[in-house]
Amino acid sequence: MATTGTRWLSAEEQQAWRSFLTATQTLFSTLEAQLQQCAGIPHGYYEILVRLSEAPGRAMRMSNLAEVSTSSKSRLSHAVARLEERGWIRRTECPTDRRGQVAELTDEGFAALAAAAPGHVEQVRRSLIDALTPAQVTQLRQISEAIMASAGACAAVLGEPPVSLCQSDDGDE
Amino acid sequence: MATTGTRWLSAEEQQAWRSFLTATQTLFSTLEAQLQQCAGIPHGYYEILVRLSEAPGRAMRMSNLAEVSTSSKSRLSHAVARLEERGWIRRTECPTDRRGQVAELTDEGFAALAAAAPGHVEQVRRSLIDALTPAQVTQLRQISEAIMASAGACAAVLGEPPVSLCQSDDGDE
DNA sequence: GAAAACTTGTTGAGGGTTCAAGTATTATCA
DNA sequence: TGATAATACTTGAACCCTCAACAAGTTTTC
Repeated sequence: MATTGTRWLSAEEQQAWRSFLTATQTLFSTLEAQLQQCAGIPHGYYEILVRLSEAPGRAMRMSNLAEVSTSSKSRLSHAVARLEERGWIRRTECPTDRRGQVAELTDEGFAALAAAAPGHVEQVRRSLIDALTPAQVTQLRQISEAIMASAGACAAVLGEPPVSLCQSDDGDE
Repeated sequence: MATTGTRWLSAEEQQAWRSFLTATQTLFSTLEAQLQQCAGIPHGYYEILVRLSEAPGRAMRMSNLAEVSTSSKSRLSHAVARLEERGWIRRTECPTDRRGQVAELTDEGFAALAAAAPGHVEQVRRSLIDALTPAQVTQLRQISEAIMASAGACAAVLGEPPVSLCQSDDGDE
């Protein structure tokens, strides 16, 4: 039963998947390049700054920040270290948990974000939003939410590791 | 007139953009992990193997291969070097252009691809296709095509560099 | 047909991410 | 309480990608 041949993609599905792949790849590399040029940071760092700027006190626990910025702890640790070198983020100890660290956006960091934001948003518009009809924007949100829901369900079913490992052919059925 | 304030994203647009961002990030990191686990290669390498496998003679000029696999020449060069070390690709000189190199998929490379494909496709199904309705799959293709068309148009208007640089506030209007 | 301009592909340095391992602290529980 | 497990975060190595610089071959131009 585990050897039910692979369910290959249909022509329709394959076309959708490949279009999606190249579209996202070019989109993200464009955004990445724009941010790198104008702000000198990768998009992932920008996202960290954004999340911090929206948090109360412009500060957040590291693990919390990792979660909302879709980042691993290790990645965030490295990233915050780099941003701290620039003086854009300050790390302080967490008062309620001695293991914890709180990342706080500095005024310089906020200023840098404020400077970078217009160019970035403009690019998001040009490369994505303005390329779509309002209806498509809505569809894209719904599709994205469906993907996230599915990923969440997957993780919930499989337990801790968010990634279902190889060859679990008979996992669901 | 150049200082028309930034056209920020509306609530709807922002929500769509952020959902899209986290959905794609988790999706791609899942696929990446799956491939890394099962085949020991990053997704970009997989794509190279796929394109080669579909080419006549399972061979392709480097620059052509770079184009269809959405890769820079440099990136492809590094990637092919790694894949050659594994014996999955062989590089030969191009008969019609002495500058050129032809990358050719070896039998080992094809076997490796054949071994990796089922698990990968299964994951694409689980994480993307099966999470969507058939109508959404179609929408996703259309949206992706719109994004690509816009990127193409952008590049065409701006000339060579595919990335519009910073602060071209008054570029369109 | 030679110089200039362009194309093809590679290389190495720099920087980002992942993975595995490690330290320190807190929670569990017997 | 004291042992064990779990959590929070960091670190270093390995790997991949980008960017700029380069070597080599081809095309263009006069």
